[in-house]
Amino acid sequence: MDIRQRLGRNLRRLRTERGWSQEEFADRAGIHRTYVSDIERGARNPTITVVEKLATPLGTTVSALLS
Amino acid sequence: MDIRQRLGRNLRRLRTERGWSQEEFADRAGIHRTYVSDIERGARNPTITVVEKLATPLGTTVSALLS
DNA sequence: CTGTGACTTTTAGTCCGTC
DNA sequence: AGACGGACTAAAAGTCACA
Repeated sequence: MDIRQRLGRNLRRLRTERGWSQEEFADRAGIHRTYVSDIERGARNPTITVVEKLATPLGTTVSALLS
Repeated sequence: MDIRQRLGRNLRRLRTERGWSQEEFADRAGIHRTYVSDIERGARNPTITVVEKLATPLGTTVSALLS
């Protein structure tokens, strides 16, 4: 499966597990809410620094998000 | 340590372990020679699809490169 | 063989909305 | 609550000449 889709699925799963909306999570991660939506749908190709920003508020690792 | 520097160090280590020059590796990865140089020095912030291109010829994973 | 500055094209990433 | 579009700015992708 495409790495962007793997990231999207992992992100959505971990975010919803925490009961956060996309907007609430975006604020915690310091990125824009529409960008979170795009990433979860596998429609974007983020940089490694963005993936790190996603991992931090989730308390997970970059590797876990991309696996 | 910065994720870009971790990627750079891991990439350089794995590449040299295989006895490849930057140029030879770049050809295998389908990436430009100077771009590989930049990544190894932590001077770039690549996207996840680029990291995937790096991992493939090394026979390793994106996670390993970013860890 | 590798580093680096300069460069153009492409896309990452933001912000405004509407459905 | 989230999908999605348009327009925009910042930065990545990708290449080259030369040290």
